[in-house]
Amino acid sequence: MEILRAIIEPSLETALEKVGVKGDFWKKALGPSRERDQGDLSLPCFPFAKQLGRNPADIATELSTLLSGDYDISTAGGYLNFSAKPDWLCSKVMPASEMPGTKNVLIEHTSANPNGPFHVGRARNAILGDTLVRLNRMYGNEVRAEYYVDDMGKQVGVLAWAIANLSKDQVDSLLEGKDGVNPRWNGKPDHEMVRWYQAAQLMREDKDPVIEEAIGKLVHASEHGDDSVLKQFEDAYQPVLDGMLETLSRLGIDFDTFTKESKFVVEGTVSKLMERLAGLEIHGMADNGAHFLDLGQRGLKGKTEFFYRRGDGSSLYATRDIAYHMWKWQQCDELINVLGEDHKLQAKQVSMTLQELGEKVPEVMFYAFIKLPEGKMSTRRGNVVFMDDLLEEAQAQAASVVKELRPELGMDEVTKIAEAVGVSAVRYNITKVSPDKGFTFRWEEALSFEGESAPFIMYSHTRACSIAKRVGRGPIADSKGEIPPAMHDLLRTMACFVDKLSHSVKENKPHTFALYLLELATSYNSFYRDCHVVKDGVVDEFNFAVSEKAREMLCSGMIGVGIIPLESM
RNA sequence: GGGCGUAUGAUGUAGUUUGGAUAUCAUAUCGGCCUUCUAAGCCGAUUACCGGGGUUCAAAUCCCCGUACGCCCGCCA
Repeated sequence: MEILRAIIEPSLETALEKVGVKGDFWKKALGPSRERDQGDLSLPCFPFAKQLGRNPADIATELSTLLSGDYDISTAGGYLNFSAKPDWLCSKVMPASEMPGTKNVLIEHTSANPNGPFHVGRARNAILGDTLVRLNRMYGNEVRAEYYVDDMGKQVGVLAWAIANLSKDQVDSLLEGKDGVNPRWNGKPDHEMVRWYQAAQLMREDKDPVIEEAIGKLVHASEHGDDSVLKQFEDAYQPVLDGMLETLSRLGIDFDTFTKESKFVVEGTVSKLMERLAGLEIHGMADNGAHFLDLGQRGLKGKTEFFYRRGDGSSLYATRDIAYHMWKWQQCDELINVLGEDHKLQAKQVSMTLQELGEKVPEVMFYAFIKLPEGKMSTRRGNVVFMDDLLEEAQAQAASVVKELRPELGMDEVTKIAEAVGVSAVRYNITKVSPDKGFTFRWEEALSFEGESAPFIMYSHTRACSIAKRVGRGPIADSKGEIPPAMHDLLRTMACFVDKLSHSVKENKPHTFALYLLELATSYNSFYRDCHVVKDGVVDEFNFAVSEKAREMLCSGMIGVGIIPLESM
C-alpha cells in the first residue's frame, strides 16, 4: 500500500533517528503485512537489534510511542504494524487516481508464422502479449501493439509453393485418413489453407529433389528481396493471416501495426547491418564464407558462434530480427517482446549483438508451453486443441449455464452473455498463471466458470451494476458514513489497485494483476453481503458511493486483463 | 554432454527479484446459508514449501550438491 508508505516513511525516519538507527536500509524491510489482521504495512525490527544491542520487541514498542498519524500502530513479536485509519483510507481511495505511466512502449507479440490456425499453445503468446498491452495502457503508457509478419523464408515458401502447385483434390488425397477441417470452420482460410501446407510437408518427407529445388529457389529469392516472389508469398499467407486475426479478434486482441520481415531486406538495412557486424572485434568467418560473431568472448556459454550471414551472402532470421530491433528502437522509449521459451537462446544472441552495436536491449517476456495430457501439442500428429474450437466449446458451455440460471432470457441475450463469458474465461485461465510456468491444458479447467475464473469476477461486477441500476442515478460525492469490517476490507483492497498494476507492468507479469482482480471481487462480495445499498427501498448513500467506486475499479481492471465487463449475466 | 527454466496440500496455483510473523487462493471432499440489491455467490472444516548440506537472530525465498520434468544447443524460422 504505497499511499500509506508515503505518509509513514518521513515520520518513521525521524523516529528511527531518535532511537539511534543509522542508514535507510529499513526502507526495503517495510513491506505489506503478512496477515491482513496484522495491518497494512509492517516493519520487522530484528535488523535494528544488532545495531542497537537491544531487544527487537523493545525497539518496536519505543518506536510505536514516537509515531502518530493517519494510521494505527501496534507491535507484535518484534514487528511494528501499521494500519491505515479507515476514514483516511476512504478519503484516499474514493477520488480518481492518477495513472503514473508516461512512456512510449512498443510491444511486439504473437508474430506467429502465417501458415495455419492458432492452437491453444500458440495463442498463449497473443493472450499474454495483449494483456501486457492493455495493462500498459491502463497504467498510462502510450502503447503500440505490433505484429512482426514472417513473410519470407521456408515456412511461407512451402505454403506458397503448395498453393501454386497443388490442386484441392491432390491436397485432399494426400491428407486422406487425417482429421479434416471441422465443418464449423469451412471457409475460414487459416483452417482451409493449412491443408496445403500440411500436404506439402508430407510430400517433402519423400525428399523429391525437384520439389526441394523449387521450394529452395523460392526461399532463396525471398531472402534476396525478389519482389515478385515476395508478392506471391504475400498472396499465399495474407488470407491465412486474416483467418488467424479473426480468431484473435474474437479474443479481443488486435494490433496497431504489422511490420513485414522482408521490409528490412528490401530496404537494405539488413545488408548495411551485416557490413557493420563484419567490422566488429568478435567477428569471424567460416570456411564457406559464412559470417558469425563469437559471443563466447562476451561471456555466452554453450554454443558461442552466432551465425548471421550464410555462405551465399543471404541473411538469417536472427539477423533480420536485429535490424528490426534497431528500427523499433527509433520509435519508442521501451521495447517489450513476448516470446516462447524456445526462443531464449536466440533472444540472448540478438540482445548481445545489439549491445555490441551500442544499442539498447529489449525486455523480453518468455512463456513456457502449454502441453496436452497426451504430451506436446503438435499439428502434425493431430495432437492439438485449436483456439477456435476451444472458444466455440466455451461459448456452448457458457450458454448452457446461462440458460439454466436465467431461464427468462431470450436467445439473443443468452448468446451475447455466453460469448462474453466463454471468451473471458478462456483468456483468464491462461492469463492468471505465471508465464514461466508450463501447464497442461485440460478442458475442465479451461472451461471452469467458478472459483478463480473470469466469470467469478464478472459476477461481482454485475452485482454492482445491478445495484447501480436499481438506484438509477450516480452516487453523491463525498458521502461519509460508518465503515464496517467488510467495507474496510474492500477499501484496503481497492487501495492496492495501482500498486498491483505498477508491479504487473514493471515486471511484465500480467498474472499478478489478474490475481489481484480476484481479491478485489472477493472483497466486493463480502461488502455486498454485509453492506447493503438499498435497505427497505432507501439508498444508503455512503455504501452506494463505495459500491460505485468498486464497480468502476472492477470494470477497468477487467478491461485491463481482457475480461468483458457485462452489466448482466 | 553443456546452457536455461520449473518443482509449494489429493489436484492446480500465489509468494522467490528485495530473506522476516501462524505460507496465498482455488478445485475436490464434508457441513451450513436463497421471504432482503443476481447462490457463477457467502460462511466453516480438512490437507503442502522435491531431497541433502550451508549462510543467518531469521530460509519457500540466498549459496552448494543431487533428483525429476520442460525448453534450447541448425549457415531453420
